[in-house]
Amino acid sequence: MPDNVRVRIAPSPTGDPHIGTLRTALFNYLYAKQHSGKFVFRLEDTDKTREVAGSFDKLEESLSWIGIDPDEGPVQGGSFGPYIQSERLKLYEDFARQLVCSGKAYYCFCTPERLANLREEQTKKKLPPKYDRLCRGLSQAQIKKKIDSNQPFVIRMSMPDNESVEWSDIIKGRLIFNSNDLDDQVLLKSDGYPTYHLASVVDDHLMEISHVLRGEDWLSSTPKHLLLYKSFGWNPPIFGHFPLITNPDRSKLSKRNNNTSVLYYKVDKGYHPMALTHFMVFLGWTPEKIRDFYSIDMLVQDFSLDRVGVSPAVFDLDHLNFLGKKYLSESDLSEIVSMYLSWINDRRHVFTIAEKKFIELYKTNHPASEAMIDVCRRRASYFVELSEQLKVFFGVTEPLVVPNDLTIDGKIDPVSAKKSLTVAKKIIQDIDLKALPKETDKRINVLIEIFKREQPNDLGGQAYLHPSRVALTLCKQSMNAFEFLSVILLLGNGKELMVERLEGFIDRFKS
RNA sequence: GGCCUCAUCUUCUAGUGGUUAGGAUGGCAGGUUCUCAUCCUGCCGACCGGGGUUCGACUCCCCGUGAGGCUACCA
Repeated sequence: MPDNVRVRIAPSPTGDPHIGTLRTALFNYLYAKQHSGKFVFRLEDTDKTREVAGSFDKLEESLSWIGIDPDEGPVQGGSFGPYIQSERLKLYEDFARQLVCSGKAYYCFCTPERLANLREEQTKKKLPPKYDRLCRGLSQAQIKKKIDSNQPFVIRMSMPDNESVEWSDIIKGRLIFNSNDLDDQVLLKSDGYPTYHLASVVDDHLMEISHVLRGEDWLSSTPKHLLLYKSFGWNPPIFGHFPLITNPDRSKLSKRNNNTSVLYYKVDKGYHPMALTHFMVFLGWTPEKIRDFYSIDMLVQDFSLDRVGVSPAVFDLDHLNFLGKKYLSESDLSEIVSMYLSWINDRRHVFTIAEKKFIELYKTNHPASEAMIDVCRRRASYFVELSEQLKVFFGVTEPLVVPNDLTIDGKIDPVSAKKSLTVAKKIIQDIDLKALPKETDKRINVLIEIFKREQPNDLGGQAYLHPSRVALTLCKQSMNAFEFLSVILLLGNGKELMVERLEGFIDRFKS
């Protein structure tokens, strides 16, 4: 077991936090915690042109939402800071120049136009697009002259010829590349910012990162990084590359087909954070023994890098929804209620009428409010769906077509339908509210028993229950009458309201 | 074009030379309190192809094929 494990997540602030970043963070975090190591958050803001304001806060929000807190980072601080790359510019420049001095890198004065033309020509000739090393042969005098005349330059890495670079990837196994296939990578850009390659190698070394665990899209960059370590004379960390998460069409997960923003799942949909976590972590990893539910602590306990797979995994929304429903309906009710409340009250959330009415009710401390959540969550994968279910309790439903909706367009004869309503009305009138159990499930069962007992012999299940359910809920398609009544009867005037509703519909059947 | 990676049911995957190829999801059918959902039961459903190696290959090797990633003064 490795000691002094230090791993990191190194996102760039270029927009909404990506779901893939989250999974990488998760794997890194789990690995760190399992080995009593440190999980470092480093912000890689070296591309000013792509930077999007507010990205960092969203990143932080996403991580803390699923319950992973960095040990070191821009917010937490730490003894290897600063953890924001734009605050470390001098460092990268010094190291880049050091490489120039030792002949491992060189100044390049080629203009973007020349580079673009070069690439175009090479592509036309079906050659691999690579820098032609024009500036590699510049003399000291030429370089000095160009610098003195303020010509913009970059610092490029001098790729060695025909050197084989190999490493044992902790996930993928032995990997070998040849330096001939590698370009003379830009290390320091003309604006003074480092590229990812330089910055991450320098920082990983300085921050004493023991394991670089990242997505497979970085695989082909690793030989460049290894060569950089060698140029500096540093010991490289252990590398590991996680398989990609893909769209249903097997391409790299992109916004085009899926929502890749973590906050979409948190804010726009309202998933249980552990549902998303559970889902993400199983994309590419399986434990020896699978549990029904996970907490972060359990994941820390069960996680192991050698059970991480090598093949890409499709992001399957059906499976997320399955887990969403599981976590919503089987977690502790009070936890779900407070989670739901804080989701509704998120400043970015637009209230629905039902949600407003629910909040009003909740504020009165009425027991029905918790019961509502309890019943609604059984048929919801995330909070938006839960809110949708909630509507039925506040009468914000689509208008009914009478009598067709009650009789399923005549499938149930009107006489039976009317009988259904009449029996239901009698049951509700006779019900002893005080005798109803406190617990929702028990209450539902009591109601089921009563309805069973009172079922007329000449009424089949559908004819007996369907018209009443529709009349009571004012909804063609909804939860069953028992679940509905178990909540609505808790309301002060619930019983009267229900009787009234049924009477109204019974009247419609008179003619 | 070049380099690299990957390949078991729809999907996530278990499986490390001998298994009726297992689980979950999904779909279908039936049952439970009507519809939807849950739950229960049952069913459907996979080793990309071709060569080797071997007594024996899903498993090891090679070649195809397919998919994907990278190939920027983006990360």
